Amino acid sequence: MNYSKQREIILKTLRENPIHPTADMLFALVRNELPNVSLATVYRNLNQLAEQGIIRKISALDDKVHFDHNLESHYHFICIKCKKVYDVPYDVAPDLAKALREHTGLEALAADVLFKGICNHCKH
Amino acid sequence: MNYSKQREIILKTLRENPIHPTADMLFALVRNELPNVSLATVYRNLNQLAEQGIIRKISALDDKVHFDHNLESHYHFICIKCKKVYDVPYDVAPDLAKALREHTGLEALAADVLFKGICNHCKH
DNA sequence: TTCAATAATAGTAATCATTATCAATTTTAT
DNA sequence: ATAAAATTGATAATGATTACTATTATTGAA
Repeated sequence: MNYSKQREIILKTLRENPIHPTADMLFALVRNELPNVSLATVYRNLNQLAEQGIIRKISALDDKVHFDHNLESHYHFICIKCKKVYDVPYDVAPDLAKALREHTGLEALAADVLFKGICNHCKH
Repeated sequence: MNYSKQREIILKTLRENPIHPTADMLFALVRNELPNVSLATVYRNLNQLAEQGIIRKISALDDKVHFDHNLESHYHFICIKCKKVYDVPYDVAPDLAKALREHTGLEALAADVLFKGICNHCKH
């Protein structure tokens, strides 16, 4: 993977906007700094960064893929009204892989938890 | 929701094929019984049945949406090699909504868990 | 530094799952 | 039996993502 200014800025932008953005949200943000950047470049680099384990892809929130700069183990809560994605600490459901192994014998490489509900902000 | 033969057969086919099929997998299966059924009809009915709570939609397995006839609380394991989806019993991670509430104050309407790994069948 | 090989980019076309549209058919309640 | 409402099949449209391609940038060696 060679250096590219586009990739650097895409990664920086994701880290500065820890709102679990989608590719097109990042595209809009990155365009402020790189007006000629291409949407394809944003997708290409996000996928590369995720493959290298530098960022994480989150699926199943809604229909789009979101991206997460936070590599620590944690889960997510999506508000079904405002669609905002909140981090949920790992302690809410620790050792899921171990529980899976003990119950089923299956070995998990990853365990994702997704909560859906209405956030406190949207409740009023 | 009026009766329709198509919907009846789509539901029956899903129940007889508890392999968490996608819409196009079901389309292929249903065509054996209803050669003129339309793919749009399959999508329309699966969405209606899911809205009524008669079946469940599963996202985030891969890029397609899968359907599940099993309404009991349970989770899923997808094999990253063969893409088969296995059921994981609820006991592996019970009371997640309660844990979420106690840790964060958020109220979850749903809690999905998805494990990824290599199934025992693909390990050899 | 120069230069050829390799990788990345912008722009855009293509893909693929899903949804929308609509005229024709089926269901349902009277 | 029949009119209103729901459903269907066929297909067009949509929207997110990926593929393609000519051009530009990066890299490592001479």
